[in-house]
Order: sequence, then C-alpha cells, then structure tokens
Amino acid sequence: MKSSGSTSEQSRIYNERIILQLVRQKPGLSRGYIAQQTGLSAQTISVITGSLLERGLVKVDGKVRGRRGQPSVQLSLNHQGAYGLGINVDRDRISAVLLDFSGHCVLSLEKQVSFPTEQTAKEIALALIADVKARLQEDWVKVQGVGLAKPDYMDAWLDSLVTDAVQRTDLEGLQAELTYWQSDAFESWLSEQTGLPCYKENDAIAAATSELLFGAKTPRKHFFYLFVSIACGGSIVADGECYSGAHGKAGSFGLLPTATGKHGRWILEALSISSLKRFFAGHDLPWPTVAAQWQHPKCQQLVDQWCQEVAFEIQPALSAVIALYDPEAIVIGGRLPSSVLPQLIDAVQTCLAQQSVLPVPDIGPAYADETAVTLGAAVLPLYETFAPQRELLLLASSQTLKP
Amino acid sequence: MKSSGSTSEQSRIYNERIILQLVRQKPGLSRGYIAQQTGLSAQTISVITGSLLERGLVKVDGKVRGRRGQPSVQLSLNHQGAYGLGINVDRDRISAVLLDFSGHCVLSLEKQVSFPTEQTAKEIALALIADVKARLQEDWVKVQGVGLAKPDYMDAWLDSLVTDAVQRTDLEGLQAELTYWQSDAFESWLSEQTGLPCYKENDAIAAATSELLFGAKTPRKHFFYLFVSIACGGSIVADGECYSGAHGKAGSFGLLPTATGKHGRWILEALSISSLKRFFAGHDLPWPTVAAQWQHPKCQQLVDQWCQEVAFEIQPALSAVIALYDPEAIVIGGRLPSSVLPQLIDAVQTCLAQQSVLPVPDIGPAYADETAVTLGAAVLPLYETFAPQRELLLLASSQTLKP
DNA sequence: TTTTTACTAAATCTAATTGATTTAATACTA
DNA sequence: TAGTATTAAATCAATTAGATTTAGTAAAAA
Repeated sequence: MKSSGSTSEQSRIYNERIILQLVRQKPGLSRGYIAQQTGLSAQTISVITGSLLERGLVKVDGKVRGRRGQPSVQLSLNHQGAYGLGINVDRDRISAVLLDFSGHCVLSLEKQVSFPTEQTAKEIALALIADVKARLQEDWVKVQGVGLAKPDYMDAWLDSLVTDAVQRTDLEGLQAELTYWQSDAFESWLSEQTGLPCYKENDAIAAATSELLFGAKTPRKHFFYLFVSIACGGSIVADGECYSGAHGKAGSFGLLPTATGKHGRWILEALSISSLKRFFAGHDLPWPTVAAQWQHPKCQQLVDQWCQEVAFEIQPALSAVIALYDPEAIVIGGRLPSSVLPQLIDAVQTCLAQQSVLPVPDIGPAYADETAVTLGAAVLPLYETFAPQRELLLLASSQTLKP
Repeated sequence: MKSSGSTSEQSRIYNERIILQLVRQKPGLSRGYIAQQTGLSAQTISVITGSLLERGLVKVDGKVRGRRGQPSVQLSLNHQGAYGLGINVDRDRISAVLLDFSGHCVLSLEKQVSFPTEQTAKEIALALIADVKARLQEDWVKVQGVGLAKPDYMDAWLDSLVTDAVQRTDLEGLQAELTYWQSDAFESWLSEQTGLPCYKENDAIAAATSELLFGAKTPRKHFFYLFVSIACGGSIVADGECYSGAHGKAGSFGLLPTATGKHGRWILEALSISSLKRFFAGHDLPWPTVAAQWQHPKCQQLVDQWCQEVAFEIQPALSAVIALYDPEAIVIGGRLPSSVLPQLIDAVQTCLAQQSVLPVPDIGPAYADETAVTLGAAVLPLYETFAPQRELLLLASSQTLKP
C-alpha cells in the first residue's frame, strides 16, 4: 500500500479539470468568473485557459458587450475537442456509441441479441471502430479511450430474466458461454484493437457516471442512482464521485430481498424490464412495440398497477439506502420506457412517504433516457481523463517500490 | 457552490500529513523510506521532516547501525507534540478525556447519569478543562481542539433504552429537556470556554474516526463500523475516510428494521446494551458489576443466547450493508463489555455465513475497547488537524464570492 | 581504501500569486 | 458631440512556494 504525496504538476492537472468542469456546466463563462469560482488568481486562469484553448479543449464563443469595461471573452467547451467510445453489453442487446466532448452522440450502433456472445460483441465493436475511424479521420487521436459497461452477473438468473429473442433451452450451455463476461478478456481485446486505454464498469456505475458528467448544471454531490434495465442495480454517488466499494460491487441494490416475493425473491427480478414484460404476459397484453401504444388506457392501467406493486416490493430496500447513505436524492434511470419511468417515480414517492420513518429525499428521473448506459460507457474515458477526481491528487503517481 | 482549485501550499500541508500518518503507523522510519513510500524526493522529505521536528510533532529515536553506509535516523511521533480534548455525552454517562498525539490517554473523567442534562455536561467539561490546564501548563497551546461525540437522537426511544439510574417517570418533561442536545449550543459553549475549535460528530462516526487514526498499522480503506452502545449505530468508511452523507446522518444502522421484532422493532433497540440489560432482567439474572462475573457459566450461556438471537435479528440489515457498500470488513466496536464482544462476533459470523448470498467480509473487533467513543471524541480535533483528508486539497479555500 | 548508504545544500523547475499595465468598453461632462 | 473619466477584462513581469535534480559530505561496513 502506498500513500502518495502531491506535487505541483498534479495540482495543475487538477486545476485544469476544475476549469473544464465549470466551463462544461456553464458554457460562455469569462476568465474572471472562473477565477472567482475556483478561488484561483486571474493570472492563473489566464495561463490555464490559454493552454486549454491551444489544445482545442475549449473555444472562444464571442464577447459580452453592454457592461462597462472591456468586454469579457466567453469560453465554452469545444465539442470536437475530445471523444469517448463506449460499448454496452446487456442481456438483450449490444450497443455502441461515439460521444463528443459535450456529450453529443456522433455515431451509434445497436444489435438485439438473446444473451450476448463474445463473437457478436466483437462484431459490433469492430464495426464501431471502423465507422469512427472513417468519420473522424485525423481526429481519431482525440479519442480518449474505450468504455465498457456490462452487468455484474451476466451468467445468473437466466431463467427469470426475459429477453425478446427466441427462447433458449440449453440454459447450462448458455451459462457456460456467458462466463466469458466474468473475465476481462473483452477489455483487453478492445484495448488491443484500438490502441487505446479501456475502462470497465458495471452498467449502473456507468450510467451514474454519465449523470455526474452531463447530468445537471449544478450536479448533486450525494445521490443514489437506481438503475433499471433487463435486471436492476444501483450506484452510490458520495461527495461527487461514484463509490465502487472494496471489490467494485458497491450499490448492488438488485441483490436486496423484496418485501413480499411476489415478483421474484430479489429486487433485480422485481424491478426490471423483465419483470414488466412478465407482468404484461401474465395479463395477456402484448408488449408495446411503438411508443404510442404505451398511451393506451389498458396499458397505462397495467403499468400503473405494476409500478405500485413494485414500489411496495422495493420500499424496505430503499429505506435501507436512505438510512445507510443519507442521500440528497434518489435518481431513477436506465432502460425503462420513457412513459413508464414517471409512473414508477410517482409510485415510489407515494409508497416511501407512507412507509418511511426517516425524511424522504428527492426522487426524480435521470437526465439521460433509455440510452443512459451506452452513453455512460462512452463517458467513462472522458470522465477518467477530464473530470476532477480525488485520485488525481491523492494517488496520482504509480511508481513501483523497491522490494 | 464552489469548486476550489489547488495550490502548492495545500500540497505541502497534505504532504506533511501524509508523512505524519506514515510515522504514526510505523514508528522509527528513516527519511529514505518515507521518500520511497510517498513517492516524493528525498530532499522534500528532508525539508518537511525538518519542519516537523522543529515544530515538535516528530522526534528522533536513534540511529540504525549494522547495515552498510551511514546509519539511518529513526523518526517517530512526538507523543507530547499535540493533544486532543474529547467529551462523549451518552444516555447513561458523560465522559471526557485528554489524548496525546500518539493516542495515549493522559487524563480521564466520567460521571454516570440517567440521560444527560446540560448542567451535568458543563460541569464535567469545566472540570476537564481545569484539569488539563493544570496538567499541561504552557503546553496548553498544543491542544488542537475539543471533540464532542453524542448520539444522533438523544431524545427518542426513552422508554426502551434502559439506563442504570433511578427510573424517570416524567418522560415528556425529560424529552423536552433532552432536545437541548439537538441544537449545537453545547459545541458553541465549549468553543467559547476553551478558545479552541470544537468538532462534533455522532458517536458512531467518532468511534470510527479513532479506528482510522489509531486502528491498525495498515488501516483498511473500506469498512463498516458497527457501533454498539446504549443504542447502536454505524459508520461507513469509504476510501479511508468516514462518509457522513448529505446531512451527516449516514450509517444509521440502528434505524433499519429487525428480522423478527422480538427484541424491538428497530435494530438500535435489539443490538444494544439496553437490549442486553433487558434480556438479563427478563431472565432474572443480575447485571454483572465486576468483570469476573461475566465468566460465570449461567451468565456466559445467557450472553450466548442473546448474541445468537440478536445476530439473527440484524442479519438482513448486515446483508444490506454488504450488498450496498461492498466493504472489506465489518468492524464491531462500542461499549459492549469486552467479554461479550467476541461472542457477538462469533454469532454474527456464523449467522451471516449461513444466510448471506454474497461473500461475507471479515468480521472483527475494533481496536479500542469500551472507551472507543470518548477516545473517538478526543481524536476528532487531532484527525481534523493532522490526517490527510480529501477536503484539504479539494475544498481548502473558503473565500466568499461576489454576489 | 573502497563501497555503500543516508542525508543535505544549492541550483533549477513548475506553477501560483501579486502588482502594474494594456485594452476596450461605458458613463459623465463641457 | 467630443473629450475625459471610470470601470472591467486580461495580460505582462516579477516574486514566491514548493518539489526535483545534481552534486556533494558524512558515516559505517567490506
């Protein structure tokens, strides 16, 4: 174990990132305002923004006239200053995106699967890499890395986690094949193919990271991200950073028990798209394939019923989160259809207000829609390279020690 | 909201603290070894240790001969280099200590009460301050501050939290009196009386902080501190720091529901000294007043039964902690009699091993005995002044902004 | 005596601060 | 309306703090 000291170079990098963060949150800032906000001197800001401009990470928008004195120069993020590549491997699909520095999606690929194979994932990845190289040309060097987001336990609960594709019967064989995703072979392969660093997180942490980088003008520092996909999970944001625990498995909300067990013993079986699909099937209603179908009264009513039942199922677990983490807010995101999410939030709010002994924090939707995870994957390299993280200052040097 | 930049002065303070931490954990280190461990240059270490020696925070132990080359100088913490004053207000007693820089208790006071009044607390505090000033003389200036540790909800559960003193009948009047402890009036008063900064935390966080500063040669970075006193609580240590949540209430383990409700609805009623006392009373066994009495077979057997029942009660809550927080270890400490603690740990280990779906982390006792809280209170000012905290670098400057 | 190790002094480098200066706009005034 | 004052933004130049590099010295074992 090493407790690293801090040098001026690390401070500089940190200060650069603090400035980038400010400019990202409020485009069009003047150097003077940045100086105020950071507590650094105007001269320092002048030097650092000069460097950021030179490196193309920041651009000049224009000048603000109308006030006394010299007009201030408005600085903004240069959208084309950096890119992040992201791949999300989920139980029912593999998707990939290229994200620019401002979080805008430049390229996007997706393929439906019933539990992903190594081969399908590699095909998607190769297609993405080829597309990106063709699109960016010499700007390829601005790609900061590849992010990979996948569920923590791809090879578990195969029978209860429904996917759309043809029913597989050879569950044991499938499970064996899926253990591929327990290794880090795919990360290594990605890194090799691209020549770029590869960052891996579980889907919940990836989604929460995108919330941190792009979520709000004044992001919350303490929240719990409740992530709903084919299964579900969670991520704890503490002091403005995702906390991943001693073994990278923190926030495993899905592994808490449900209140009644009606929708499955574990929350990941109850609060999930699988659960909702089973619920539709159990009530003989076809799964909507077009957005408008969600508005149908029968559909609305069924969704409402499901939301209320599930809210009740997860209430004790959410109460535990509130008692243990004392969050400012609970943010719900993931891959639920955008028309279902508000109903779920309503139901959870109502249920918690009735049952909780502790004050209930804000409960609201994540900023990103169903694309949150894939986007989150692409955010990982950008976050790693440009967000002001604690590690930067505390554990930056990584020299090995004498024996 | 302010995102502060980082300057070289902050780096220096941080590096000083990193060095102090190393020297605290492994007394007798050479400058060269410190340089290796921190990744800083030998010269930097020379300068900083020079300053620490001059300020009396570090002392020279001797020289190591026997190896080739010039013998290395052994540096250690100067025990008399700094002091911390601590007061613990609990439901059944008020206690206070003066701690030296190495964590050794210099002075200690205690008074039994049945729920503490403002007046009793002030008496104890004044006595402590007088004693300390008499003892330290001109070294009074080395006292870094006053720490106050108290339960989060002093005025709740009055009926179920047993104390030793005479039964109070006027519960409503008592409760009104106890709301004093919800304010920060006592902190302000302490600060005024001593002219020193006052640091307040709840008892669980204070105990965990002492574990962080004095707990181990190579302290764990991720653990859950389960704190058992008249009631119980918890504290989450993440990345080597106590996490206190958005409103300072994180880790409220006691507010999670029990499995069966047999020992009370909330964990703080079941896993607590109160619960154990009620259990003894319910089985017509007198509460041991001498340490040896705990060894009596009848007593042992009763304690064992209680431990097993309580372990079962808290098992779901501990599983939630493991799933949500993914800790390296669960550390149990607080004010349980030292003979009861190992039995409780055994019971919890056994119960979790049987019930948990996730791998069970290490479960072990805290380093500090029943004095953990009071000690923890006294640690707060030392921790604040000398531990390398994240805040130091990230939020050090606190200038106010223009409107 | 040679080699090795521990440590330090002086010079250098990086980055932030301070104070003066330049630039460009609005506000005031004759 | 022209000219001057005022204000604000930004930069230049000099200074300061702190870490690193380089070149030593001191002390002990081989």
